[in-house]
Amino acid sequence: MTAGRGGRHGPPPDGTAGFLHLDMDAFFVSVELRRRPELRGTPVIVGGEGERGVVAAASYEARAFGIHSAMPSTRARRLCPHAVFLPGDHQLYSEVSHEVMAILRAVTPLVEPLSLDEAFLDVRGVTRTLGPPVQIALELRSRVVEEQQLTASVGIASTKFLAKLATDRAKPRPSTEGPVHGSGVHHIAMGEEIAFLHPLPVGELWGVGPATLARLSRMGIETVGDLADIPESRVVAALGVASGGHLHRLAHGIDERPVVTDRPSKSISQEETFARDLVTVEELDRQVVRLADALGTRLRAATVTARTISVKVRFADFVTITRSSTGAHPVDGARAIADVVRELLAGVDPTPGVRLFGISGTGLVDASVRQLSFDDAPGSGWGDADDVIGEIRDRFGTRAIGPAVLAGPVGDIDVRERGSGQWGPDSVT
DNA sequence: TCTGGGGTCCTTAGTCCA
DNA sequence: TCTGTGGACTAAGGACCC
Repeated sequence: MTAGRGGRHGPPPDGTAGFLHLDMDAFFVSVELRRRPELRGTPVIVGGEGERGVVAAASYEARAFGIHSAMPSTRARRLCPHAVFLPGDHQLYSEVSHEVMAILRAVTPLVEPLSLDEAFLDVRGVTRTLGPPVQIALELRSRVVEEQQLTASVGIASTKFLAKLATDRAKPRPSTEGPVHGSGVHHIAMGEEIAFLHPLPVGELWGVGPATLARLSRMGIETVGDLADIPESRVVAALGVASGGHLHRLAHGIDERPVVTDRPSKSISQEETFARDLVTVEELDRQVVRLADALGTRLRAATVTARTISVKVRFADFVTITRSSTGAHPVDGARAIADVVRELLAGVDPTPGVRLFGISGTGLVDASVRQLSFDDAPGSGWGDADDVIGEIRDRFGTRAIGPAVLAGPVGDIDVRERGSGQWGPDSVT
């Protein structure tokens, strides 16, 4: 379901804007601090602590040392040797996220989750009953604090992307004297959009990353205003029709994207960076079996099948290749996925060292409408076996059963819980 | 200082077909 | 029959986001 493009509700009559962007403050860390209150006020990092791990989230005390998310953990450790590393608990963050989203949906059904800790809301239809957007934002913040003991920042504007930029202005700031409280809510009033937008560095636009920033910089474009001032045709020539046109419109404050409440997944993927590079076909094949098993489990849990299976191999020198194959019948079984993956890997030589291997399913089809294939024939074995494996794991846990090839010398089965390797391998084994 | 995992979207190029 | 065109689809890679 989607909101109208502005026609159905229109802006609130009081000159305020109707889109909210809510972003939880240091979400993963804040959730951890609820159960580790003794760590409040100290540098805390959630992420992988191993040599190839990265920072998933950092407390504002840690950020004062220059630590930020996606930074290699080894560097974070150098910047702040006394920081406390926590491994992260994706399951818990997901549960808390659901509870926060429920608070938002109590205000309006027009909620678009962007990630576990962020969402857009379209409140244009509820201002008559709940008051102006600023009042709604303040109310949301206090409900999140009361019910979850977590803080959030909220941006309000006439479009989604401006609301997101506004949230940045509302955020706490790290400093060497400790976190500086933000305003919590920042409102870009109707008519003030351009004055807010044009002085900003162009890199703050949503969709301008390092590569685009470098291209724009070569064109002499430093601010959003610079981008707005040049003809759209020049931006399109430099960045392509879709990106160029989109960014040029954003620079003029134009963003007609509605809040989309229900976005079906387009792909499901499972990948892993190894603590030690794989160098033999046998080692790689063990990972094929393991990841195919994991991907199949997730596809079936989502009741979808994948028309296209892709593999991704990152070598020790960071050269990354992808291979994909679209089959006549969509698949969701571990064996069928592994068969496709092995075909795709037929010409891939792991001996230079494989640091990352991943597989993904795209072209997702509702499993209930898939066509019957050989594997689905009654009693053919594998479809039934996957179902039984699923039931056993539901009852006894993920590690209770798995492919025999993964069983170690003591019968331990190397099937990781989803998310256990979320932020990199723990250590070299 | 080497650079995770899970996603989305875009571009380019090739193929098939009407 | 030959050539051109354009859409749909597939594949590979890149950029970006949290």
